[in-house]
Amino acid sequence: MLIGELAARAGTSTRTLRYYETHGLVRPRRSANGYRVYDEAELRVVHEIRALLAVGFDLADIRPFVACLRAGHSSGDVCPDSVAVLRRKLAEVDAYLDRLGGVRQQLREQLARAITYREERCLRTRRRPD
Amino acid sequence: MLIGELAARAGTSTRTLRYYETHGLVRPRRSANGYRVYDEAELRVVHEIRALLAVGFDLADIRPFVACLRAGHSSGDVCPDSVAVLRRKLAEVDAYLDRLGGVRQQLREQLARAITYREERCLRTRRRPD
DNA sequence: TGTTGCCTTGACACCGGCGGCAAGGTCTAC
DNA sequence: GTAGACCTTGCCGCCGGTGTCAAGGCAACA
Repeated sequence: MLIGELAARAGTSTRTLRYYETHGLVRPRRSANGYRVYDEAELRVVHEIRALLAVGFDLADIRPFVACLRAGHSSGDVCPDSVAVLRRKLAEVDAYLDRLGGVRQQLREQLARAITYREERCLRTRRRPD
Repeated sequence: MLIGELAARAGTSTRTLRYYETHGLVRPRRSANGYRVYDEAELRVVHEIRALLAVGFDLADIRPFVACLRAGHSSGDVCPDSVAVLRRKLAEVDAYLDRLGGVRQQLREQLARAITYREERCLRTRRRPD
């Protein structure tokens, strides 16, 4: 399978696949003319990468999952390094959820104050219109 | 007040103040020698900018708040455009909280599956150690 | 043999909020 | 007059995941 076919089947671009390669995530063989040649397993790898990216992982975080797949496991999740990343990411998400909850609270308060202010001004204006 | 003093008092850098200026958020006069000159009100403006940035706003979102302050209001929140931005941001934060909640759920499931897998493998290994 | 369509590497562009450096002007103090 | 502490504009770099273009090689079919 050449790069164009893999890109089409994985729903991404050749540019993206080459980028993953420079970051050590995808490892094609080379044919005699220098073309990248991928086997079927790489399709699975690319799907794993795309799925984790969609969740918010970056390429460095994804590396252990790919290594896990490549080590022959049916899922990229089950190796110790992957589990460590999952734990860390879960903690990050929890922390971010906390922070975002605070932001939400602050926004609601700002909004409430602003609207209160505008209502009060409206009432004053009615009593003494300009 | 020159740019260095404002930067120090606002807890930021001269580079940052010049950057805000290129984006139309801060408006210094110029002295005869070309130096930027800020009055006290600009300190308030810069504080508003920093506070909103810290919450996660970008500079474009912040513009109405600065305009509101500059229009003489004691708070940047109370003008219609600011309120509109607050509403939009609140909606964005809500949406992101939803999404992040989903991500968190997925991470927990992946983690649970991975750990279950490892425990099962561990039990098999005890029965038939390699 | 030419056209078409794939492939290769390399490099620039983007987004946002700056950091940091260079080359030069200005003001103050000694 | 000179040191040094300010100021000016302008430009490159960063991060991450691509899009996009250029210039060229290779394969297959008319």
